[in-house]
Amino acid sequence: MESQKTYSKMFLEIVGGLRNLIKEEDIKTGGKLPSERELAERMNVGRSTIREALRSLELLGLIETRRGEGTFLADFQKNQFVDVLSGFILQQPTSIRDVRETRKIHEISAIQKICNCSTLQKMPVWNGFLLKIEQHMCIKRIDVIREMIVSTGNRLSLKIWMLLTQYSQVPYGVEMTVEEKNIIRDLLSALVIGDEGKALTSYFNWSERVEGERGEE
Amino acid sequence: MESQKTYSKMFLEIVGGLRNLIKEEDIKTGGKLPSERELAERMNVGRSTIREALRSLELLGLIETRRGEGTFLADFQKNQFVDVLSGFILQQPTSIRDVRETRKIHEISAIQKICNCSTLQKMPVWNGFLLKIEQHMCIKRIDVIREMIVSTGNRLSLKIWMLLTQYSQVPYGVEMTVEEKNIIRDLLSALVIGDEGKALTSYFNWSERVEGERGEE
DNA sequence: ATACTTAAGTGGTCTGACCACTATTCTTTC
DNA sequence: GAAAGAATAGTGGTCAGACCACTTAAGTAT
Repeated sequence: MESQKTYSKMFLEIVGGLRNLIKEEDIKTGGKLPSERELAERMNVGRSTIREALRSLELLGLIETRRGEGTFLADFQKNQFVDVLSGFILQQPTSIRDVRETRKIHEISAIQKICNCSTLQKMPVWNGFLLKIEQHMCIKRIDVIREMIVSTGNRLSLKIWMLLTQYSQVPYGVEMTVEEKNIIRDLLSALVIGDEGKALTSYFNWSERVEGERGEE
Repeated sequence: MESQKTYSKMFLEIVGGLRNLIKEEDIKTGGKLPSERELAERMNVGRSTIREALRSLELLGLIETRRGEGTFLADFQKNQFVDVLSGFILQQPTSIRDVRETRKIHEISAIQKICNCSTLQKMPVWNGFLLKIEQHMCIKRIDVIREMIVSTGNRLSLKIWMLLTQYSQVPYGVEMTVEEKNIIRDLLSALVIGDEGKALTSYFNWSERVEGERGEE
């Protein structure tokens, strides 16, 4: 906490420091945190830095602030999801492998759901993608997958997936190559006729190719 | 934006304001946002307030800041994305339906993984459960499912599942009835021989029965 | 034309100062 | 003595100004 050496992202260290503080002082759900001024003094940083960290946690729903009263640990049940996910966001020890695998769980699930629901298969967006591929237009990797998860209508799954995507260190934001488009075309073609087996085969094929690009582990 | 009336949570309005700004000015992925000082002036608030909002979005991964350069829209997709995320940010209650469905996504995924991995099929815990059923011993619903997810070794998936379970209002903590045990026995029997189809059929059968108990929606 | 220096712009942080609100304490009053 | 009201201290909310470190671009000297 006393590192303070113009380290870029000091407020992120404060976020971590707050986690420790909550743990060490055993602050329970609904319990009160030290005041901003006290935190600033204890951590040897300015109050504004403390506030930036607190505001971030507030937006995540982890804490609750009441003017004139103080800052409190947020309601338990209500924000558990965010808590877990933010735990990973805060670089806690979780292997990239788990993050990746969990992301894929949600992707596969979406494919399966679409293949077993004729309403979802008929959505125009799939043929839209196929058309784009036909015309060699630009499509990013993330676009197709995201649209699949969006189509399932499960917003929670979507939220989790989005968070996982940004931390799985897979180059999802780039455009697809010609080879990839061919695979995705197969995937979409299988999708619209509900051929789950073929769709998943294409997915795994594509997934391996994408992950292979940056073979770090 | 000019409301500014000591309204508690001004920085939340800024978050919303930024979303509009991104949309209206059509700032693309990777595009540059106005500087903090300019934003402060345009929105008639102090720079520190702007920073609190920006830092929140940064922790969420929505934006990326580079000292000396500026603030950029993170590697995400357009307005659609920001809309969805900001929806959650604003504490929208996630529907029970989504929680349930997401929980099942993880459960199904675990079953599929076990059925496709002979190492997992050979784990003694499955026969242990079968033995307990045979001897009419007490087994809680949650025990079997949890063990399946534990066995996959994906700790992140396990954590998410545990939270969802706690939140999905399904009576997982109670003991299984005789009928349920029969279904679970089928499930486990299929599991240990890798019969994914049968295992899933049993799972869905069991799942419907359990959820039907408290037919709220 | 190239290399170096300078300046401007930007995020990162700190300080101090108010404001608005809450809870506590201390009066005043009965 | 007890209750009602007033002053006080503590807290989050916000702002303004000042540095610092870094990046980029413009300007200068070679």
